[in-house]
Amino acid sequence: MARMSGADRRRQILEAAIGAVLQRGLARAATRDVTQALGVGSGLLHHYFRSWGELRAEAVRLALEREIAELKGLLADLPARDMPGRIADWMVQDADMRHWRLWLNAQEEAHRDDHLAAVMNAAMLDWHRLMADVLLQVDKQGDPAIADAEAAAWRLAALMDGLAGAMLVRGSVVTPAMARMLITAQFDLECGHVSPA
Amino acid sequence: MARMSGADRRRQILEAAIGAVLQRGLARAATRDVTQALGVGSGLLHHYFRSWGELRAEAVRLALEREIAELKGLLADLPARDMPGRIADWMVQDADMRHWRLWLNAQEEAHRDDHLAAVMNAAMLDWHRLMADVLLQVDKQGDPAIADAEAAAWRLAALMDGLAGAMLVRGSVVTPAMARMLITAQFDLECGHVSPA
DNA sequence: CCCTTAGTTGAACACTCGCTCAATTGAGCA
DNA sequence: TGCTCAATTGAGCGAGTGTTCAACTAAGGG
Repeated sequence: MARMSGADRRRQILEAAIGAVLQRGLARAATRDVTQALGVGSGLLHHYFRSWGELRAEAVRLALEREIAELKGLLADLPARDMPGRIADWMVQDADMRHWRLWLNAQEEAHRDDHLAAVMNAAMLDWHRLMADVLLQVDKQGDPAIADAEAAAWRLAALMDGLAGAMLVRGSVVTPAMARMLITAQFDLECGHVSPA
Repeated sequence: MARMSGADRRRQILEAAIGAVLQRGLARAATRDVTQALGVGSGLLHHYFRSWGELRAEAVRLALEREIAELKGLLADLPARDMPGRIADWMVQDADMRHWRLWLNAQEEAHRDDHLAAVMNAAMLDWHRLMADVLLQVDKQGDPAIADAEAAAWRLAALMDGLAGAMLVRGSVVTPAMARMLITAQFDLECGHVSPA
């Protein structure tokens, strides 16, 4: 393959690793998936990354940071009352759940892998913060009703994780439409608008 | 190893497989973990199970059925108003989260493995039914306030999954105590007792 | 033009994996 | 006692794993 600058090659390897991990799962993705996709010698990876575990973790970090940034972008300049619906839409947007497969996979793997644990803790905090900010903005619109936005954000984040996990199972009875409804209902519950006044 | 009846050996193998899967994770657990734990030849597994994938899935089914049965047992003969607390206690009872590690691991793996998908769909339905029944009993005590117990049960089940996933990550900021609080709060939300009257 | 430097190669190594199959063992019945 | 059949063995196969390292190659500055 054509020779590249170190920085460019590094980025390219990370992109390929994201693809491999997305397609085969963290446990099954292998160095060869990356080198073959790039048409590159097997030794090249170790010139840029100490080990496969480290590369894998960096790929996950990059992918998750992008996802959160993407959602943040979608919410910017949106009236607060539209945010819950937009978040729910975003969650169920693609049928094969690329976003969530990686998230859940990494979370599961993170208790056996220190690199991933660090990445996931950071991602969880970011995710929680985003939810808390949204809740505060939504709440400010109606009658402020949220006693503990931090707790509400944890519940919301956990709910979405759990629903994603359920949707992921082949042939699951939990459908995207159901998940969408359950999420927006949770926003209503948290904001005390059980039956809209 | 001493010779056993087919049925006994089968059970013994399943138990050992549960142990292996719990310790190493579904993706990394291997036939050799089982045969070595039992001090048994490598060919014996395939005399009782078509493949490692099938054995693995049956082990998961057995383990999950036991867990749900265990919780059901704990809730029997308990006043309805104590059930949410008991469920929350049960969820965070053991520090290493044996219950949930297997659950989340299997759920994650279930979209790449048909055997596991069938097992997990059944387990999810059982789990949802248990939550729905509890909600109905709790609700009957106070002022009936739950509009849609089925939906509420899905939210509760998903919330617990998501919290378990968050707790599992090494060094997570989500602690057992937090999870306990968040779950009981969700019960209150669902039953419309946001601020106890 | 050479020559340093950094990108790149791929055979080789020492594993681990699930699975097969001919051979062996032992329990229980006739 | 002999016989039958199920339980059990384990070496071996082909495929896959991450990682190493001596060798090679192409830029780019001098």
